[in-house]
Amino acid sequence: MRIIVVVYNFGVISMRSLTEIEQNRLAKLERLQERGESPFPHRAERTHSIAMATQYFSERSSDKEENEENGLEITLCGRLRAVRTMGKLAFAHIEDVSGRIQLLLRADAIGKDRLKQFESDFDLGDIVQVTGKLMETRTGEVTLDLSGFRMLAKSISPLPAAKEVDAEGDRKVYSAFDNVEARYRERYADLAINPHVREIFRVRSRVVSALRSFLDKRDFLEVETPVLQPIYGGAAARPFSTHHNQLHQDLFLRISFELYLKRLLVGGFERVYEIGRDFRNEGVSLTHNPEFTQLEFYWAYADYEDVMQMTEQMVAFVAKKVCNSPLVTYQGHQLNFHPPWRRVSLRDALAEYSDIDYVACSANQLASHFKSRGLKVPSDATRGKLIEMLFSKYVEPHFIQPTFVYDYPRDISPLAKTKEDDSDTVERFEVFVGGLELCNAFTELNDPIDQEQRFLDMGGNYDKDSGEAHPLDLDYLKAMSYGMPPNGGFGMGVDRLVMLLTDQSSIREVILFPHLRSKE
RNA sequence: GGGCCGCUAGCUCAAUUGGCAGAGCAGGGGCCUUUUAAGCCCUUGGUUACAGGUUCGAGUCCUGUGCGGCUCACCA
Repeated sequence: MRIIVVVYNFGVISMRSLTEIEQNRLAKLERLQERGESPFPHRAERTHSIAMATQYFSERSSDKEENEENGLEITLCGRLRAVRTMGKLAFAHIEDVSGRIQLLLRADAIGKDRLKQFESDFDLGDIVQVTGKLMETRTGEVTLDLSGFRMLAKSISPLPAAKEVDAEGDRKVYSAFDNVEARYRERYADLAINPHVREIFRVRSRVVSALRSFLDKRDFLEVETPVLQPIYGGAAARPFSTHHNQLHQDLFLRISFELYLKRLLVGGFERVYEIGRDFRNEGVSLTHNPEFTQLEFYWAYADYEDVMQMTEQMVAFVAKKVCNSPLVTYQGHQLNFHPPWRRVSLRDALAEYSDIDYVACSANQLASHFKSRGLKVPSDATRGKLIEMLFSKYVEPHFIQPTFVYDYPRDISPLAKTKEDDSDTVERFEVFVGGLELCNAFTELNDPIDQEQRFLDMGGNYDKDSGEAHPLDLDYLKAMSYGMPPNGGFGMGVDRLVMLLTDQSSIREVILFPHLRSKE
């Protein structure tokens, strides 16, 4: 590699170091121009997608001769993925979004010079337009016998070279582009050459659309609430902060939608949902990305039992819609989303897997359980926090099949309503699948007096914990003071649902452009 | 943030105990009318992530930095 200045038509387009391959390709680009062929024409023509073309061919007369004699000329577009030159003929493959097809270039059809131009000036990765008639080769592969071709977009940088071939359903890949960092940094290249990566994002799109159709059918109204918020809330997480210059106002990127969506219940909407992005300024892991997609819905006159039922129906609906079955393979396990799902109280779950019955334990006794198990006791954790930590350590990993865990300690659930007969416990559930926490939901607290007290209690904890006061959302309390219908609320990590339905163990594999540390 | 592991050609990977930095694909030049990882002949391509150190000699050993992966912590 060396630093050179490339002069292209009107001026300098690049001063970065170009590889030898890139320099070669720029030379090819110039040869195209010298012949009057634009390397980047304004418009393309296309009569069929590749999938339509092959389908059309196979549905026509089975008489091969007839087919080839009377076949229509069709024009396809796509990326050049393979070239095999053989003297006076050449084979190639192009790929579009619908599939790939073989091309045949014959000197006696297009001319010796034209074939030579193809061989010398067209590269893997070029976007091309090709015209010809469909035929079958000796081996029975549907092939476009070209009468013409043209460049649509010259590829200057070589795509990471993955050689691949479809052989009887087996897709063999040679020199796969599978360096994880490189794939994320150049996701466009990853998508361009790894069809299984494209498929993940097709599934992701179908998941979101299935969620919408499920909720829309049940009269939920899709809404959009502020991403930039003067006060953040609805979850316990550190926010990203930003600033509005003209208003001289500090703002936060939302960490949840909850408080705004419930304001809408005060406003008279009875069923609302939002699918959007949350931002949490915290650790990155296999299951955490700083920005992630969340579904939240709020349902007036329902409680957490109703929400549990709807949750299992909704997720099973999505699985069936997207994977054609409520049975899904995830990391070697067969998950069954068919309702009803197992339900177990947090108390019973913890007793089952750790032999600790927390109802009988004070915070101090819980702390001694920590010590006897060799765990560090956080200095200022509440009793509820200790219970939750024991749960995530001893219980969570056991829940492979979708499982509702219900009834949580009050002091870690400031927005949930307590049980009628137990003021230390709230009507809350979480869903665990494949070892992941997928959903969090509760019978929502709608008593503004109780809510204010909870905020104040939490504020105290946050003061001790981080030195930062937890924001008290007075406007939210005001909204609730007008009268909020009793309701059930629900939140789900959409990225995690996509992980489950695409058998991915890393959240980054289901996010198109996952967050990466900046390079240099 | 801590621990462990990794970083070699455009891509995927080798390189014995510290002893000439290599292969396949991609690229370039040829031959080739049914190939499909086409084949055959020839061939270009390297600041071994970066900066130091030890050594006659470092891809290899040591220190630091960057980035990544895994993991722990954090994350109601």
